[in-house]
Amino acid sequence: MSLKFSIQNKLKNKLGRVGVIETPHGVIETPAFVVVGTKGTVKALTPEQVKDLGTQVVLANTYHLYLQPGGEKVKKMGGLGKMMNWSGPTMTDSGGFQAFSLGMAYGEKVGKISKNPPLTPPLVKGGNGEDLKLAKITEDGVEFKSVIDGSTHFFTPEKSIEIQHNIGADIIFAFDECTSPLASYEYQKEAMERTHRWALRSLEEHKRSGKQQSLFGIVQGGRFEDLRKESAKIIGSMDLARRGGGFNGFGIGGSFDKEDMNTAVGWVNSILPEDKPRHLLGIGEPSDLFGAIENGCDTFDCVAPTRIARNGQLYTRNGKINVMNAKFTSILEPIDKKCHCYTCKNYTLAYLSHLFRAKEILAYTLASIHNLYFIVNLVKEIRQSILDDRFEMLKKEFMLQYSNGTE
RNA sequence: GCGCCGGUCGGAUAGCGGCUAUUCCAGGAGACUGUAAAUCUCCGGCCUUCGGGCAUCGUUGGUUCGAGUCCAACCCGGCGCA
Repeated sequence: MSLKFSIQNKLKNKLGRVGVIETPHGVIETPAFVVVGTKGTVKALTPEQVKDLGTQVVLANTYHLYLQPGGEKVKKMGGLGKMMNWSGPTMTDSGGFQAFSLGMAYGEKVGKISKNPPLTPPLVKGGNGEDLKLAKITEDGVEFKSVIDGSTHFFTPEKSIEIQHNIGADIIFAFDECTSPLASYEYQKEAMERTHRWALRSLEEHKRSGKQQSLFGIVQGGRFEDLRKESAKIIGSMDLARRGGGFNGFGIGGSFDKEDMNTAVGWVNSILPEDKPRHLLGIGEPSDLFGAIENGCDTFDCVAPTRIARNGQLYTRNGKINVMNAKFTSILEPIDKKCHCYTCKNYTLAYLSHLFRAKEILAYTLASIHNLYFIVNLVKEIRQSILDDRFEMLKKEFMLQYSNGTE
C-alpha cells in the first residue's frame, strides 16, 4: 500500500519541488490544487465541468458522507469516485476539521487562519465544554452532533478510518484535531499530543484492515515552532522502525497566523521525509500558494474558490472582485480578459451580475468554474515555472499584480 | 355628493396611549482558507468631539404628563351607493 511519488525537479535553495503521485485512479502532477467536494459533489458543478477546468483530484469529507448518505451506502454505490462519476484520484478528510468548525469555531467568528495575531495570550483554553457547540473532544475521540438532525455520533480514530475505508478514496487522512488559532500554547500542545496518539491508532487500524488505500498522517502544533517541529518529527517517523512504511504521505493541518504561515510550513517540511507527498490542509487563497509551494507542499485543498464564488467573489489577476457590486452591472467584459475559462470565454460581468442578483443557479456554476479554473491553473503555472526555472519571476509578477490591482 | 376602509424607509408590513417604530424584500458595502455556508455581518433621515444628540409614521390643529396610536378638519387612494 505504498504510494508512488517521484520528484522531477526542485527549487534551488528551497523546499519546493515538482513531482508526480501515482494513484489507482491516475496520476497527480504536483504541485496540484485539490478541489473540494465535501458531500461527494463539487457544489454547483458536474464532474465533467470539474474535469474540463483542469482538476486532477477531488477531496470529500468523512463526517458529511457518514451522516449522509452513510459510509456503507457510499460503498454500495461503488465508492466515492464511482458514486459521483469522478474517475480521477480522490481523497477524504478524516473529520478532524469538524472538531474545530463544529467545536471551538461553531457560532463564533473564527477561522483557522488568524490575521491579527493576539498580542496577549488568549484566555480561550480549548475545544470543549460548551453545550452550544456541536463537537466535544475527549481522549478517545470526538462527540459530534449532526448538523442535519442534531443526533449524536462518536468518532474515534478507528471509526474515522473505517468510514474512510467504506467511502474508498485513494488517499485518506488520519483522525486529528484541528485547533483554533486562538487556543493557548498549553492547549495546542495538549491537542497535538492527543492527535499524535490518534495518528498511531489511525495507522494501526489501517494496517490491521489490510486496505490498499494510502493513509496520510497529520502534523499539528498551531503557530508554535517547537510544537510544529515536534509534530513533524513524530508524525514523520511514526511506526517506521517497527513495521516499516509508516504513513504514505502527510497532511499539514491546524491553524496558522496569516503572517507566518509559510514559515510554519517550512519548519514542518524541512523535517518530514522528502520522499513522501505533503498535503497542506485547507489552504488555497491565490496569494498563499506560492509560499506553500516554495516551502515544500505538494497538494492543497481549499473551499475558498468554490465558496467565495457562490457568494459572488471572483479571482482576477488584479485581485478579488465582488461581482455583486453596483459597478459591474454594466460592464460588458469578462471577469478577466486574459482568462481562458468557459465563463470568461462566453459571459460578461454584466450578465453574471444579473444572474447573481436574480439568484439564478447558473450564477454559482459560472462563478465556480472561473474561480476553480483560476486556482487550479495558477498552480499548474507555478508547477511549470519550477520546471522552467522561473518560479521567482512568476511569484514576483503575480504577487505584485494581485495585491496592487484595484479592479 | 354620501358611506365605509386605508395612508408608517424604494416596495410590503408590525405597532392599537408609555419612552429604542418591527420584520421581510429590494438597495449599498464587507467577510468567508481540510464546507454548519447559493451563507453570514454591517449600512441605510440629519448632526456627531463616535459617548451620543435631534428628527420622523399624509397635512394642520387639538386632547393628554405623554400621540404613529385618541379627536377634528383637510389632502390623497381603494371600494360601495347615488
